[in-house]
Order: sequence, then structure tokens, then C-alpha cells
Amino acid sequence: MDAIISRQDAETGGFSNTKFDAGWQISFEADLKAPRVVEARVASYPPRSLIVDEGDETTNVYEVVEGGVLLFKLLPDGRRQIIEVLGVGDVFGLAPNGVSDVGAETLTKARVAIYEKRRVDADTALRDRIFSRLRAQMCALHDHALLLGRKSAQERVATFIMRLVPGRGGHACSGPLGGCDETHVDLAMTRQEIADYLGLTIETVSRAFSALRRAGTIAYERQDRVAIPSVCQLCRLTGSH
Amino acid sequence: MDAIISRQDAETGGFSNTKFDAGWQISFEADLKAPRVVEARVASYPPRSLIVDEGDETTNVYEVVEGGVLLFKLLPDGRRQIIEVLGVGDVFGLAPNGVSDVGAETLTKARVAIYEKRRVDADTALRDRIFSRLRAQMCALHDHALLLGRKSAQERVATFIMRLVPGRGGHACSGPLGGCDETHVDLAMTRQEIADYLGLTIETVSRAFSALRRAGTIAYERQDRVAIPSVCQLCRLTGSH
DNA sequence: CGAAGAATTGACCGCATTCAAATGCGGTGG
DNA sequence: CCACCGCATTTGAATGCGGTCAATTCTTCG
Repeated sequence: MDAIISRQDAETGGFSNTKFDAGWQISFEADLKAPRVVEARVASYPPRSLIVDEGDETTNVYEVVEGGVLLFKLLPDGRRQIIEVLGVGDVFGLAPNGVSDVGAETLTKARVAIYEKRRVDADTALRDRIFSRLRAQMCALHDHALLLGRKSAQERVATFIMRLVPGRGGHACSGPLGGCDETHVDLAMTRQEIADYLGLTIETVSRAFSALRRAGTIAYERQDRVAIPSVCQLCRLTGSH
Repeated sequence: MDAIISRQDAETGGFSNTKFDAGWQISFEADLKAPRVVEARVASYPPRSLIVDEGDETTNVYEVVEGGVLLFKLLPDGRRQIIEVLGVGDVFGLAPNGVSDVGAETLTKARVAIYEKRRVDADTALRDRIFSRLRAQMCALHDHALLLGRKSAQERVATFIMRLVPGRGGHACSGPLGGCDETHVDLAMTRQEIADYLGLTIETVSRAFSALRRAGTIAYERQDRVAIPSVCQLCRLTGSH
């Protein structure tokens, strides 16, 4: 594995303080405010590198410190489902029986804090922090189950893009600030990754993007950067409102 | 709400000690061995009654003590997705912001232990037990995301039935015991509930059941009771093996 | 500029949905 | 016991959305 392991004592964990609302919006950037004193091994990975594989024995708990991480599962015939897209502060590696039920792969260049089981067992404060984050991630999984089970391709893609707009689309959506309702978002994921996340094929994702573009709901600034003239208009296509 | 509230001090919580493997198999029956001393309010509900609704304010944590509970989400136009089917020992009501992100409804007659937030905050042992169970339930959600995103209708239904066979279909599947590989399972859920759980329509679920029946993979003992001549044969249709 | 990979677009197909009708099942009352 | 009713389930036929296969275009990078 091509991870660069470094030991960091009393280092800033760098947790995002972005408000998560049922898992919406992701922050891949560490917020350097509110540093926490944590003794942990931190591993650095290049983009698209495997951290743990499905079925690996691990009792470690992992926390994303910088960058993005994908959790995925595979079927024997190669079908892949991306289960969750993790940002800074999110945790994984919590399968109860010491065998990872999902694979974890970096989406971007990423740093991941690794906590050994005995440390998690001993440290109540750490455990509580993991617990708390796990609750938020569980809500994201609930939302995603609704998307996978009941939403159309259009709605899935619209939901996906909305997920990348900070502070919007959740239950407590602030609405447009000061009349202006345009933004742009970075996709960070390839079409294939988006497809595997949304339970679609790459072609269907592409078609849905194109349809949104033709309708004027989005525009491409670059291939991986989308302009949204009216967030509310996009939000109406998610099926959630 | 038609719950019968009772106060039970130092009562047996009655937790199932069935081994859960990534959320597979459900036990709606409390195992009375290994009683735990718990002070908690316990509410009793008739079948199909609402415990909490999506959007309700609750800081309580709930634990299923007897029976089965469904967690679900709705879209504004009425589409419903059942997120998770809970058995004895499973917990819910853990949305991080005090507003439930899912509705919870009893599947069968059920009893549910209710822990207030301040009690969960104060009691480390309780919190750890909830945490531990949450980890198992998260694995079940991961599996279900794979099902919803990537499996065919046939595979979903086969997976659903396998989920009801104790000790089989998981990663550490024991295989048939002593050559004999037949069982029967109680469905407990209506076709509509199964459809909402599997992200299908009621007709598609019915057709999948019929196809399995025609193929001899299952047989009806009653409408809600399925005989499985060969568990392994059914398991091969889940797409997971 | 050229090559390799990613994304888009098009044509066609198949699976699941939709709409509709028939059948089966459980309960109530005669 | 049996007839009847209401509801769940099953089955059938037609439609359509998303998948599959294939060709083209766009991007990136050497």
C-alpha cells in the first residue's frame, strides 16, 4: 500500500465544523480552527488508493482528516455500489466483528487518522466523538437508501449535485441569501463514481447531466465543475421538496 | 398515540443473543437469557402503529425489546422507502439534531424501551451498548444500499427471504447442517411492506415470489409462511455468492 | 500533434412499472 | 356450514425508464 505513515502527537486533528444536516454537503477541506489534541497515527494517501478492502481484518477505526474517501461494496460479478462519500471528520472501519464490511478508497489525496481498537476502548471521549459522527453518517445512509430505492435518475443526479451545495437542500434550508441564488460546485468524482454512488450506469448519469444542462438548470464551467444559476430550481428536481 | 406506557425498574431488557452477521436474520422474539438490569420506560404498541414520525422532535433513544419495528422515509408525493427492519435489541432515534430523520412504526405487537437523552448522556455503559448495536445496524444499511443500488428484483427478493433464515447467507455461513438444507420462514411483512423495503412495486415483488415458486426454490405453506427446500439453492440467487 | 482515457450521444432492448382485471383469503353474519 | 364482503395478492398486457452496445466527441497529457 502506498500510504505514507507519520506519527503525530498532539497534532491538530483539523475537524470540519461545517454543520451537517442529515449528511448533506461534504467538506474535503480540514478546518484548522478548534484544534483537538489527539495522539493518533495519521496515514497519507494519493488519490484513488485503497485504504482497506472489503473483507480485510481490521479492528482499527479510521477518521478522515483531510480529503475525501469512498466506501464501497462489490458483488462477485463486479457490480459496484459506492455506499457513502466521506469528508473531513467522517469515520469508518466500525464493522462489529473485526472484518470490514466495506472497502475504503481515497477519492482525493487524503489523510486518515488511525485509531487502534484498544485505544478506542480506553478513550471515552474519543468513542463519544466517533459515536456522534456515526449518528450523522447514519442519517446520510437513510437519505441515500431513499434515493436508491425510490428516486428517478433525474432526481438522483439533482440530489447529488444539491448535496455539494453547502447549507442548502436540507430540512433547515436557509433559502437564497439576498436574492442571489447562484453557485458552482466541484464534482471531484468521475461519472463512473457518481454512477456507482447513485445506483445508475455511467450513460444514464451523463444523460441526466445533459438534460439538466439543456434545461438550463446547470452549466459546465469545466467537466468537473458545475455552475448552478438557481439553486432553488435545482432543488425542486430532487423529489424531496 | 395508542401506546401503553409502563415503568419497569430493574426489569429484564430481554436482548436477543442471536449472532448478527452484517444485519442478517432478524429476531422478533426476546431471548430471556442474559437479563440486564435496566431502568427504562417501556412502551407497548399494537401492530402497525406509529412510534415516532419523520420530523418529530425527539431526543429519546429507543430500543426494541419485543417485536419488530420498521423505519421508513417518505417523499412528498407519497413514495415510501422502508429503511430498515428492526428486531429485538436494535435501536433507533439517534438523529443528531433532535429531529427524527425517519419514521418508526411497529410491524408486529412490540415493546420499546425509551431512554431519555440525559440518561444516555450520563450512562456510559448504556451508550456503549447502543454504540455497539449501531455499528451492526450500520453494516445492515451498507448491505441494503448494495441491494437497492445494484441488485435485480429476483436478487432482492431472494436476499430478503435469505435474511430471514437464521445463521445462513452471511459471510460466515455455516452451510447446511447434516445434509438437510430445508427450512421455513415467516414473512411477517405484507407484500407492500416488502416492496417498500426492497425499492420495488408490490406487483414486481409478487411476480418474483411466483417465479421462485414456479422454479421450486420456495413453496407457500401459508401466504405469510414460506418453505425453502434448499437454502443453498435460494442463496445462489441473491447475487451475493 | 497524437494517443489514451473519459464523457457524451445514439439506437435498441429488457426489466420493472403502470394500469387493469381476476383470484384467493380471512372474517362476519345468516 | 356456507354465502358474502372487503382486502391482499396474483396475473396479464402495454408502456417507459434505464441499461446495453456501439460510435463519436472531448480532455488531458506526453
